[in-house]
Amino acid sequence: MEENKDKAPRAPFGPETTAEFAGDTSWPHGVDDSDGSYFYSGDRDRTILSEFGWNIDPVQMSWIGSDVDGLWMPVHSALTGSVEPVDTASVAATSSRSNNQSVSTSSSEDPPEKSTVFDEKPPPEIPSKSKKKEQKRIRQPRFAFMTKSDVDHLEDGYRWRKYGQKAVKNSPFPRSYYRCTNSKCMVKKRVERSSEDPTIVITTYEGQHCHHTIGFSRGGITSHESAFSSVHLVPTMSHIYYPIQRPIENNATLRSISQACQTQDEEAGGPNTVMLAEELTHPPMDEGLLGDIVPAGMRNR
DNA sequence: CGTCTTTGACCTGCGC
DNA sequence: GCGCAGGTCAAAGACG
Repeated sequence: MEENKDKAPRAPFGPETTAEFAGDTSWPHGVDDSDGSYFYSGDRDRTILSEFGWNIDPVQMSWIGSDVDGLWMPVHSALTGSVEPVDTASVAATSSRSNNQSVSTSSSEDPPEKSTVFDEKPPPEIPSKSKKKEQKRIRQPRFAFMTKSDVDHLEDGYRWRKYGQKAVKNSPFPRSYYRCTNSKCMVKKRVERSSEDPTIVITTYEGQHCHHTIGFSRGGITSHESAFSSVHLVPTMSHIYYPIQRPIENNATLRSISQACQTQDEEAGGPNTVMLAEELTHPPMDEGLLGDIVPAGMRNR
């Protein structure tokens, strides 16, 4: 819970974003061996971004926070507002908890809280109990972002069904749980307000959509830029940092996810045009798990 | 009538 | 083992 503050990767904020995110600004560029994660910036941004299908100039992006199989990905500055540092006191607690309890699979392992460096592959042997858990819940890639908004549920082009709401400890604001209405899509989303700044909405997406947004189908929008504009994502970010853990493996994981989604599309007889890049372009930004997503520096403010 | 929200109960994992 | 907190389920009601 609270320990997470100390163990979580530190904010990869550069000079430009230091003020923006306040708090701990010591997240270094380069390697951070302490937790097996390392961060890239500069020229490698573009390379890595393109690796994951983001055709966006890193320099134009604001790092917010996300996690894909322990991978930190850039998240777009959100839909309607400016990106703010996440108040993650409560969220961190949430995430640390959920991180620990949800059994990771090859497709989702959070940054190890201990110094444990990621293994090349998922644990080959899983205790029966854990195995059971794994069957129950598989961690999906997560993306989180914050927006300043009066409305909790931001329009992102997808349809969501609310399936739960819980009071959050140490926060006067409840957390809402949403699921994508697409029966084949397992993407979930959590929405809550920052306890410190009620104007900030913290949204966390978990999983990746294996279908187009409802708003895209008619226009046949396929490009990233179009997608962004359709969901009002603002590609006016100032900087991007993203610590990456085992990028190769993670990339493979993403591809497998993408393939899985494509398979679903095929089975559904729908268009089989969902590409990894596209999925990542309008990412299922996931939050509640912000604890693992948001760097320590963003938590303690 | 179908879809969505609300909300209390239940389940699960973790810390003590 | 117990209590706490997060996450999910599902029945009931609201809404268009």
